[in-house]
Amino acid sequence: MSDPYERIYQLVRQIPPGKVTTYGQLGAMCGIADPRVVGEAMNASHDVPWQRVINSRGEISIKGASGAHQRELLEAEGVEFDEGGRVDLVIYGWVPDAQWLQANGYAIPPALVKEKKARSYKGADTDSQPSLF
DNA sequence: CACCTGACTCTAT
DNA sequence: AATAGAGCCAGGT
Repeated sequence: MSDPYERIYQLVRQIPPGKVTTYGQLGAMCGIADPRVVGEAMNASHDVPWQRVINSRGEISIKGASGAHQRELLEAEGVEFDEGGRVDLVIYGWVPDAQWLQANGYAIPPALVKEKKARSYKGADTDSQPSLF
């Protein structure tokens, strides 16, 4: 699998319904430094659950109608948005299986949890976040 | 080949 | 909380 995009797609397919991850984390696991590239990969694909990829603040990054569509798809999977249109990554953030990642040649994200407190969720207890490792 | 654009993210105001 | 700037890199023009 030399095509970098294909590596991203393979990873995105691992995200279960009702869960989300971020461009940055996806890139980190694939060894792609620029999250923008991941965004572009999503933009180019039509056969992966692209709706489960959002930005590090838990918001949908797509502007326009497609963004609204993405939210609908996620809500249909049970993902909830707050008043600010944000998803609580602590609750809905996908925690990839470390063994699977390693077995498939992906890097282990140094801090999955960093996205967690990334941007405040009122009431979120940052001391009891699930750790990836 | 040069330049622009962006489904990004951090840090610093 | 909102805004700005830098870093980032593949694609399109």
